[in-house]
Amino acid sequence: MTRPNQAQPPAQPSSATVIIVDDDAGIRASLDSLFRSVGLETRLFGSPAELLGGSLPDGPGCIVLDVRLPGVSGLDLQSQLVRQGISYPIIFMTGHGDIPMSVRAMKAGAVDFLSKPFRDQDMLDAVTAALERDAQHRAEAATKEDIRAQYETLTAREREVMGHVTAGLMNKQVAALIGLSEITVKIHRGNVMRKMGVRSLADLVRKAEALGVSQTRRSTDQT
Amino acid sequence: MTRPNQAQPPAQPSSATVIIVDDDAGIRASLDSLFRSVGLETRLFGSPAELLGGSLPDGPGCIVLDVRLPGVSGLDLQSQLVRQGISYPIIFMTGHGDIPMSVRAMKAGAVDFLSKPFRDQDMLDAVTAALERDAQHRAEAATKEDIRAQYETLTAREREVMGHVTAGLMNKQVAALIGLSEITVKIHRGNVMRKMGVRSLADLVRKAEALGVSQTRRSTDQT
DNA sequence: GACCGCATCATACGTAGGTATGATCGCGGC
DNA sequence: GCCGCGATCATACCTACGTATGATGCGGTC
Repeated sequence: MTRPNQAQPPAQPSSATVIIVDDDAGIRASLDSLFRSVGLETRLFGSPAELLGGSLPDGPGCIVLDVRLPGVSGLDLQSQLVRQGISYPIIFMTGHGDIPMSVRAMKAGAVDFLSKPFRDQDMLDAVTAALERDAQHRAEAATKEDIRAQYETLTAREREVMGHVTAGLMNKQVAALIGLSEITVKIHRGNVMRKMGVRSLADLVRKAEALGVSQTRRSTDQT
Repeated sequence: MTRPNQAQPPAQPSSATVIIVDDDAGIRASLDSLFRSVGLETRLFGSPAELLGGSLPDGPGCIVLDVRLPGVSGLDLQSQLVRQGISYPIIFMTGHGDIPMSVRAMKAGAVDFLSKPFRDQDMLDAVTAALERDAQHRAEAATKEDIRAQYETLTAREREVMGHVTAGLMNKQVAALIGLSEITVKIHRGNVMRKMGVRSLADLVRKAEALGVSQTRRSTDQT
């Protein structure tokens, strides 16, 4: 259960962090200086192991990753990060890449795939796109997390009632369905509205949709 | 205004159509026979012009496209088709492609990007993925189109009321907002429910969300 | 054992939603 | 000019929703 994100004002205008993973110290250094020159923070890693072992920032950012890395390949690292729920957008670099490799990376959700040598501007454009994608993703995740935090304050019964109510059932139908009196359903329903921080059923339905919780999915549709 | 799709049973188990665009007649022929061997229908074109001039099937399908084509390039054709609202998933082939080309194609939504020569199985796998994506897209589009068709039977006033109601306003609030009596709002609201084919407000809210119509987006949220 | 949160239900009251009946008005078409 | 449709509103009635008050019971915790 997290604190509501929506209330947090933009504390620091902290620019984003670019996580650089490359085994070539020269490349690391030049990317580092490139990104710092445009006001971005950086974190440098020489291998996937370092990255996975080290602490990642939890602010906005993206990863710039060489495909050919000691130990795990960049593509494997990509899927590994996805599995671990680390969702920084990834930009790949490669010195000796081929088309299948780039296609595989893009299919797996990479933002871009640049061949070395690349123009600084191309890298900056890619990073800009990646940070935009990250910001978008963070905004959605924050909203959803707020809703989930509210949902978690509900008791089991309240969640059950919420599911049926947002599916469009009347209080009496819910009552019959789960073997309660209507008045009890009304009480649970009232609690749900209060705990979920909504005043209208419409808003509750939207939050339920965001959570993916609606019991009866039968189509009342009959044109 | 289209007829509701949801009522249509799967009439024919008609397999999908693969649209092949390549200037090499030999390639066209061998792809044609490959796809037919697995029960797919085909349409052959030697150039983008032919494709844009000819009539496209409107059933499920996908496009297999050479990047290097007489006239327009495959990538240009891709964006052209997107602009025209033709949304068949695209698989690219190329004899002399490079990484930037493949990345650009994938960014623009291509399903796959195969280098010639490719293995038949790789092409078939790509087509399978493309047809899956197309089916998914079609299902969503059909559902949305049904809802839009219902929405278009609404009068201007009814749409206005629907927008406010699905935003969570009470009848009397809607009435005050647009200068009507509450009873009139109720009548419009009833008409909306009937015409939209829903019995509960919850279902109406979901359809409104699918359409993107909700007037007041103020946050009644106050945890 | 006392306390608390959760769940359950009854009664009661006030508000909101929904529909039927009937009526008026304006606009565009035949 | 008549008709149909949409829009408007009134009265009336019924159902649904929401909450307050009060009460009981159960399973944990301090």
